[in-house]
Amino acid sequence: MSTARDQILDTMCELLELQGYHATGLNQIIKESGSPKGSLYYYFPGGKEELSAEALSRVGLVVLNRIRQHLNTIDSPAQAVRDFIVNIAHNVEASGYRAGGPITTVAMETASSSDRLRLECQGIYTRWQDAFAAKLSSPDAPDEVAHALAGVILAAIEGGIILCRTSRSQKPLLNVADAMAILIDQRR
Amino acid sequence: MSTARDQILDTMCELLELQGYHATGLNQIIKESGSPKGSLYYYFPGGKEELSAEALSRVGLVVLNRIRQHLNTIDSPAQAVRDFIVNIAHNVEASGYRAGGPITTVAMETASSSDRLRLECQGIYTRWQDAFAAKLSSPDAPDEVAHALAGVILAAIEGGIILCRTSRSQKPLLNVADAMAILIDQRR
DNA sequence: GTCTATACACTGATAGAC
DNA sequence: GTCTATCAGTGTATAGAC
Repeated sequence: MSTARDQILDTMCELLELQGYHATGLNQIIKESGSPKGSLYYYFPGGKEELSAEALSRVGLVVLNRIRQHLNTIDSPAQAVRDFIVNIAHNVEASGYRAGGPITTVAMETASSSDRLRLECQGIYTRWQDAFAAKLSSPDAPDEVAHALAGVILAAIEGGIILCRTSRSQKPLLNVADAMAILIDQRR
Repeated sequence: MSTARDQILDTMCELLELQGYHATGLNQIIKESGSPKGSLYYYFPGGKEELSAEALSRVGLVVLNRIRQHLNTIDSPAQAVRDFIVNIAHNVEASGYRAGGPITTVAMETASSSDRLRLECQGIYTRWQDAFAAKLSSPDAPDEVAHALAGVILAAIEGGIILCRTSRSQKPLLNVADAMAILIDQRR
């Protein structure tokens, strides 16, 4: 199994989260991954765009599993979501406010310049939203309400990450965590 | 007064919103603004970073005034915020989902690479948040609660813009609008 | 103040030896 | 499959004529 390919992908995932799409050069990728440029184009003939799409897909799945796993550890939907967001806040802080929101930057950068990457991000966001929605449906809250609420939670998290990284503080996400818990308990 | 300087700034504001920081080249700026490169470095000796900082500052003030103005036209805080967010959704749609969130992309791109631009974005976000908070304080809601809630609203808007542009739909922001109205009415 | 020409590093991408 | 050398183009920034 090609570990070279995996290393390139892992490096790309990291750099996209840290710097975004346009700030990440292929030379940096091959340097940090230790793989030569020849291998990069051997494994990803589509170049930077194809490599980015696969990297996004990979990190999207990792996060999806993290969401599902975390939400399953706590029974109460409100407390589960709250705890999950608090956890993100801690991770963002732990990275020195350099990481967090692995697809956020790329989503904005490519929303109107690359349909391939935009659709990749859209698919990931949809799956994340569905994962939240699954935790929020109940006899009192029909699927449509749960899905809409899940979208609001996702938006607040993404925006909260932006504010945390910009202000170098956990507060925005912590406030989001509390607010979302309130919102979940009010749903019907 | 120098309209050349203004044209460069206006063009930069637009391009930063559409494409972000790293995707916007100085050559494109001078081409679209009609000003030569000599003028650019005459007015902005600090180069791209200084030009971007001033552009962000300008667009930040424009939006700040828009927030204040809009919130003043409706008495009920919940309805005012709701209406404001619905308005953003319409504007994002009207741009073909190419614009919206004039500092969002740059904030993420430069959060860990340029302290100058990061601090510029931080200041803008703080002022926007304060503007929302001013509308939300009341005898029942102390300033601290209002300020925290304003931060959540700001985060949900920023994230909602990302989801709208990525999915090419107004729905995420419309759901955010409804949710924020509920949240405001529940505050204490 | 305005503009052109250009310096020099770096970009994504390719060719071809091994 | 792996690697190097290199392409053509673009990036930011500067020098200097006018």
